[in-house]
Amino acid sequence: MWRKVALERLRKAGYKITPQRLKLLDVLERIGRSHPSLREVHEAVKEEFPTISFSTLYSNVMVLRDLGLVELLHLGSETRVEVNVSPHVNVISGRRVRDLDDPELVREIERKVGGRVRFVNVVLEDEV
Amino acid sequence: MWRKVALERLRKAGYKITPQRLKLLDVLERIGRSHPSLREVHEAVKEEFPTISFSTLYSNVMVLRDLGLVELLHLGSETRVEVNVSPHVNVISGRRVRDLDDPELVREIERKVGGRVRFVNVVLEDEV
DNA sequence: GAGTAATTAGTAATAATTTCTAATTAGAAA
DNA sequence: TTTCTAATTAGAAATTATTACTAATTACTC
Ligand SMILES: [Mn+2]
Ligand SMILES: [Mn+2]
Ligand SMILES: [Zn+2]
Ligand SMILES: [Zn+2]
Repeated sequence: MWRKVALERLRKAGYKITPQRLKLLDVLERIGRSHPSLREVHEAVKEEFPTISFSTLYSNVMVLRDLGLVELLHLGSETRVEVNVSPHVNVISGRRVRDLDDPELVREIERKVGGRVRFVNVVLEDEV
Repeated sequence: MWRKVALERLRKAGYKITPQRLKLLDVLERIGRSHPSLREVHEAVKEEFPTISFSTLYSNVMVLRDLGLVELLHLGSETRVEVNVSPHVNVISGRRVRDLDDPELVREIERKVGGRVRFVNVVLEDEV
């Protein structure tokens, strides 16, 4: 679903559909929900398209961001790709990030903080 | 208050009380609540202690972190210092971060995500 | 006051991001 | 189908922030 929307939006915006871009969409459709780092995305794309450079991957992720198809999160020392662009809760424990889609919670937080929420990043204590 | 606790804990842990460390405590007592970046902390300390190196500042912030006196947040491309180490909500709009101390909200989130919360970083949409 | 381990500050190394550009190519036009 | 060209790619360089290293200095113990 995400991939289909992304492809359509790329076309509509006049971007060329290159093999590199198609693989990137495949990979994000598959592993995007894990909030992968840019380097993890690159590794995953390389498995199916071994010659793609980080440079190309990077610039294409920026294109997706400009089109509103992904957001970028900074976590630890790395940039993570967020494919779930609707306001939601990211539950972060160590390097793991999982989505909690809870519109009611988001609405309550918006009420309390007085602003439109983009993301709520809940950082958990490291497990003992 | 924070400064006093910090000084005491440094002493108890056997760290030497250097002028550089004292100025860092002063500065964090004063501007810590604004979640300053490491470079902002360095700039602020330099105003009162112009010869302090970033290196020294950095290593002293790491000492404070090891003692549980500060936490570090990654925001955009910079590392921010958090002096409020109790679980709370950081309301982030652009480069601004303000604290929302709302134990009830934190407890509700803990219940929903099933884990001990360290921080809740609420990222707001950029103002129009 | 002397001795010493911790600390400082300057520099180097690392790591991730971002920029740049010559060669290639997707897709429109002929 | 072939030609044309602006967009794209890939490699390398530049930038930026962090982290590591080390010789000289210093806070504290005795
Ligand atoms: Mn870090
Ligand atoms: Mn960034
Ligand atoms: Zn998410
Ligand atoms: Zn805070």
